[in-house]
Amino acid sequence: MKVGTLGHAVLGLLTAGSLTGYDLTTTFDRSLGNVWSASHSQIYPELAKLQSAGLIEQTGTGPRGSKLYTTTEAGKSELHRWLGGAVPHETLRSEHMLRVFFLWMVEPADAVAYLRREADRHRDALTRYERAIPYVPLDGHPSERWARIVLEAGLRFDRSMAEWADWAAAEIERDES
Amino acid sequence: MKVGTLGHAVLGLLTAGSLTGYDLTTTFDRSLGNVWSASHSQIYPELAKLQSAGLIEQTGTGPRGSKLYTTTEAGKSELHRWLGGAVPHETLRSEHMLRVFFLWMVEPADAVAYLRREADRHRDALTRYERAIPYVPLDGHPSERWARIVLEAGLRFDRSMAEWADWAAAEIERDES
DNA sequence: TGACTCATGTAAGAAGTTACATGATTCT
DNA sequence: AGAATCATGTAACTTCTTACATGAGTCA
Repeated sequence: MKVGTLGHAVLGLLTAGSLTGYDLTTTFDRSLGNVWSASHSQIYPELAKLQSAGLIEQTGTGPRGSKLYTTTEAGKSELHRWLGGAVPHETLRSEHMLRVFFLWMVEPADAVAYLRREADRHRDALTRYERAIPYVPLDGHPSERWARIVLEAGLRFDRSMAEWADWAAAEIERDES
Repeated sequence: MKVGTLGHAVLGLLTAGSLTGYDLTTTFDRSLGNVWSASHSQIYPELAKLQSAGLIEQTGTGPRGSKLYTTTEAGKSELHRWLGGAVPHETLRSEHMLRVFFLWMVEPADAVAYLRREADRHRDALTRYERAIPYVPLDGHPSERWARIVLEAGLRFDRSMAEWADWAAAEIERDES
């Protein structure tokens, strides 16, 4: 059976502790959503698939008939195989950048306005990350430390993109004046 | 008819000049591939779809029966509608970051090795971008200037991710010693 | 009691990847 | 002549999004 990225994400989360499909959904919406997301309509079928492949098992029942799942030994071994495997090169895929590529077709003033909005958006994200930092200390549990390292990547990403958008807007404005 | 991101990418490229499906494929493989890519098996059906919707038209024939397409007025108007429209928030989606999120499960030495490889990979990408810069001057044609602005985003992205990976590796190593 | 959150599913369709398939031209 | 590149398509499958559908528990 072939396990995809979503499958590995689920295996990883269920290895740290038993969770329901609903718990997974909210995790993908919040913290983990910054790097990988999935909706409940993807998660429930994935849980069924992983269970029938013997990589996870139902280990209990929660509040209102909710089902708690945990990674099996086979699941952990699959997870570690993935964690140790080769990383295919990841190509950035951004609709925003695609639009920027075509911005020479619009009025320079509109292009600049677009870039300024982009900068603002990245600064907003930056603020959210900064507010989250106190809750994810670098010197806490290993899982927390790594969550913080991922958060730091998001933070640096948004900071550098905000700077880029400001630089680009200034570059276009300089040229128009 | 609903036009997706691929459709807008095609409309944009065909607005700058007539191209064949093959030309589009190579463009998505090279320059534009840094922000948006598509394989020929996606492109040919998309061309058929855009043509039957009247957004592009075949305006000539190339070397060996290849077909040259150009954006129609309706296509240009759809393109401009997209360029001026609202930008839905873009959530970063990275299998690498997902793996980092779970790196507390592997030996610290392996985790550090992973991060160092990541840093190298980003530095390689950085070198490629830097080599491309002379061919895309900031003071050239508008379309070139914007291509350079997009290139600059890629460059800053890879630079900041290389720095991040080095920082994270050092952070883990510091803690282990 | 009515709204909201918790909780789990299915269905239809769009988007993307990989593999299959074919033929013309150019270069060595 | 054979290999590489140019050139265009189709088929099968996986992944992801949006919408449909339902029911239990909680709180004002």
